[in-house]
Amino acid sequence: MASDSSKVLGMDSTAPEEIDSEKAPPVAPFTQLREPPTTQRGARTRAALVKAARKVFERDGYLDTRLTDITKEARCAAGSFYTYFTNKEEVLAAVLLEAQEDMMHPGMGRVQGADDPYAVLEASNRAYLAAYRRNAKLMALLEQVAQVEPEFREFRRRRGDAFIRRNARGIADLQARGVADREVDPMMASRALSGMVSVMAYNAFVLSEGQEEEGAPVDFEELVATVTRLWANALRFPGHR
Amino acid sequence: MASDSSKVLGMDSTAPEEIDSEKAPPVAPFTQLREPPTTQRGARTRAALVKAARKVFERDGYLDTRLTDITKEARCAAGSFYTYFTNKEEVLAAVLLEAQEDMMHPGMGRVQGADDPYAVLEASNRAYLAAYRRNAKLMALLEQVAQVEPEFREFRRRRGDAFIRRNARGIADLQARGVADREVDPMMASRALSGMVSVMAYNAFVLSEGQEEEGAPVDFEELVATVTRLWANALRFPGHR
Amino acid sequence: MASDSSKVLGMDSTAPEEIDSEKAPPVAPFTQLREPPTTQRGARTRAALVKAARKVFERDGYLDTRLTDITKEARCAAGSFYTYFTNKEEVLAAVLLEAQEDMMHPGMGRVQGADDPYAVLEASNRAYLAAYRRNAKLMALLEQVAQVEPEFREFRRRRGDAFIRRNARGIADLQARGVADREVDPMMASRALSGMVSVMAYNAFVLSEGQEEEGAPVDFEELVATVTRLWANALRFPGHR
Amino acid sequence: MASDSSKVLGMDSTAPEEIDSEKAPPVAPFTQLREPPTTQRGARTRAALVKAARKVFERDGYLDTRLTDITKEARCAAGSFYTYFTNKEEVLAAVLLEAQEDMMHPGMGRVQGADDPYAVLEASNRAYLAAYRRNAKLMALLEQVAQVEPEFREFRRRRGDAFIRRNARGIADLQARGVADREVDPMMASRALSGMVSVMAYNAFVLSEGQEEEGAPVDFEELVATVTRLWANALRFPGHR
DNA sequence: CATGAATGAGAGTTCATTCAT
DNA sequence: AATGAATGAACTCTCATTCAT
Repeated sequence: MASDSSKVLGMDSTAPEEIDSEKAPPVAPFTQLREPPTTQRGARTRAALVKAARKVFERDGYLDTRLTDITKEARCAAGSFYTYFTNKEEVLAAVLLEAQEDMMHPGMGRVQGADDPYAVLEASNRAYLAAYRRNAKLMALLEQVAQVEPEFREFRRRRGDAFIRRNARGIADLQARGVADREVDPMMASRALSGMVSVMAYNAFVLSEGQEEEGAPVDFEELVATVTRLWANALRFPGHR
Repeated sequence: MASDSSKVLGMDSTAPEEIDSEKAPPVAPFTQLREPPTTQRGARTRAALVKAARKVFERDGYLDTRLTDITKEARCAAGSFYTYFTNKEEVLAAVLLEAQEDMMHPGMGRVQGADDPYAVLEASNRAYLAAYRRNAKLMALLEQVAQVEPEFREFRRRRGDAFIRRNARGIADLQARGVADREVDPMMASRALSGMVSVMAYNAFVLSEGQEEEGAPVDFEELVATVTRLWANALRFPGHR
Repeated sequence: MASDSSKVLGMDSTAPEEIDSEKAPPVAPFTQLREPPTTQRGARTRAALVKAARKVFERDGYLDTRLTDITKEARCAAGSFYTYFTNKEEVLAAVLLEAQEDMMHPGMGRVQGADDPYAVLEASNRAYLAAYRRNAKLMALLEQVAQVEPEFREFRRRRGDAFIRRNARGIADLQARGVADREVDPMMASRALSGMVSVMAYNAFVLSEGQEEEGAPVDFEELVATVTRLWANALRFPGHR
Repeated sequence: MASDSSKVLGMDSTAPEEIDSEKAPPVAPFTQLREPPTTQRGARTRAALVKAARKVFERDGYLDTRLTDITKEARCAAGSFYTYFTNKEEVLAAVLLEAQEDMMHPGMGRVQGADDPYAVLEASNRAYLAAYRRNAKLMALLEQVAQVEPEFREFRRRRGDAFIRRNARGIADLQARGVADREVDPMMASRALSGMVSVMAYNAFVLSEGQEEEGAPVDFEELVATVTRLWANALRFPGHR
């Protein structure tokens, strides 16, 4: 069965095609992209801008970032920004789009059949949490911007929804195999449990960041063990003491 | 046992004294409040400003609110604002402080002893979710501002922590009574499960707001039943079903 | 009978009520004016801005005028501009509105009955040309802005139309009295002859300005005599010479 | 006798040599032209730019036209513009120069001797108005740019002056032949009457453009008849009615 | 010659904060 | 205490012009 996901926190390891399985068309800043540069030089500048944008966004936050901070970081003129993007939203969309692959966890995908459900669940959670930790700054950024720009709230929602649906299918499978509590609605349970894992990830990797000295330096393996155990319990996996 | 809580979403039904039981000193905008007005007229103006601020914040969001929007709504001059507050943060602190009482759920508090744990849990969740729903706009505001102003991120964290600790004590009690799985760490479990409920509340009452026509019009009782069931399962309450 | 007018050059000596007799509603920048200042200080600042705007517009032209040129001239901060106007168009509208009275020629109005038509015509032309000369810089400004901003093109058109209609009535009267050629359509003739006078005025007072040393320093009385003579001839006033 | 002309509106049917008969040297953008392209390819590009410029200028107006709009329309790179022109003014000069021939009316020229003055005048006016109508968009452009660029104001003035002088000669001829009122100064009368016709043309073909549905769809023949009649009357042509 | 990305000065606009009345 | 006009720093975006390829 698959990993958890997040309606709230959105960024995850779902395979791209699943995300695209959404019916609704993608939102503005992701589609209204300007034409890609034709020359090599152009491609280099654009790449420099996206890279600089990610760095500055992650460092200063979306709102405190001035367009000139980005161009300064990319060592190009203020006006050059507008050759590739129309505004701050659009660079951010480019940053997120570019980071998508990196946000996918290796493989996992669909594990079926005779596999030990508990082991699969644990591996899935570990992969999700590892990916979250790797991209923690970007996740923090996405959370911030989702509070401020409707387009990105929508973006986050879609990613989360894809995850939730995937996990819901996994839960339904397990119910069919008699491994999971048939009393719970798969979709509702998926919402709750996927959300649980993403909140834990957010707290551990975003909020506790730089707070390690303050006591409990979140232990990664303990985190994996806890969420897996609770998830399994919540679905009433049998026989695991 | 007590209600759940939220590290992420913070606003909850914990009694005030528990929040204040934090060791760390309270944060700036909540303490550096100006002296309360001496005259009656002053008290009236200040109250009008706080009321107006809440209305405008909830309607337009923290960031899109200009100070003059607030004074206009309060029907007073722009300059008057500075008689009572030094900036936007400070009015917001006042708004939140004033709303605190209203955010508490009626009673519930500590249910002890021979009570049916499942029933207590359910009642607690219902109370929490009802309070969240009542103050959904304010919760949305707090989430937004926590992404933007460190002082309010801290405020949210404290409220969440108090909840989590309280729920952790409840879990430990249940473990002692043999009602809950002793394998899980009470604190970790509380973080996860409290977070789970708050995410569900956020999704249902903030994000889905105005989306009812789009299909799943979150059923309140179903929500209560689901989170309670998952929570009980996760802690392996015995014998139910 | 009344003076000439101009479809092209618009600004004229028509009495206000005649202009308002237009059916169509007045155009944007003239109506969407911000609320007038309540305090005396505000009134002073606004007046200073309008005065400064007129000066700078007349000196530098509409297009080359920067908002800061106006505020500098008015000795106030850049931001103060926006307390009273939303943009350059709006100050210009204020300037024109304020100048309207000044643009009216003393009286003249409807001269009726037994008066010598030629004398009336001449007095009327003299008054029109004098008013034009007095406000030459403003007329130049209006011509410029009419080429650039549709709202002011419309403004110019309305003023011109009012004049043309008035003169057309005068021509019709003269035809009825047997003083004017009945072959011409009063409206068409008014368009042509009113236009003729306004072009002469524009050439003499706007284009030839500062060119006096270059030879023909337009003689005012000669101008009056010429247009009056041509106008009278064109309508075939009887018996004169 | 010759056609009318326009001091204000300048573009007309005067023969080129008459324009050049001005004493003053021609103005900047018309002389400082870059060397013509040597290669065929260069000639093609230059021609494409001039053609594109005319199209875009007429469509968007001089001020709203960006250099890149022109190069885009000409399907060439932004930089190529500077191979042939130094700035916007210079392309416009090229556009106008290229259009000159097209602006001439077929023939007419000098009609002398025993011809019926009224018929000649009418034919001349018809030719002028037809040429104006054919090139209305360009005339509108010239009016606009004359308000904004001194060089083109001068250009317009010269064209108008040539016309006025030519018509003044015609009037003097008629006075000598006893056909026209000797009281009027030929030059002044020419200014007034030439201006009259050009204003009518401007109103009919530029300002009323696209306004036909709004009522009076300027009838071309009526226009010709009116201005001819008024012109003839103004000069007191004998015998006709 | 052609290309099209890079440049950067400059304009408009917003709004928190101050302060004279 | 209340008022509301005044302030000016800060930021975004445009586009003519240059220049390396």
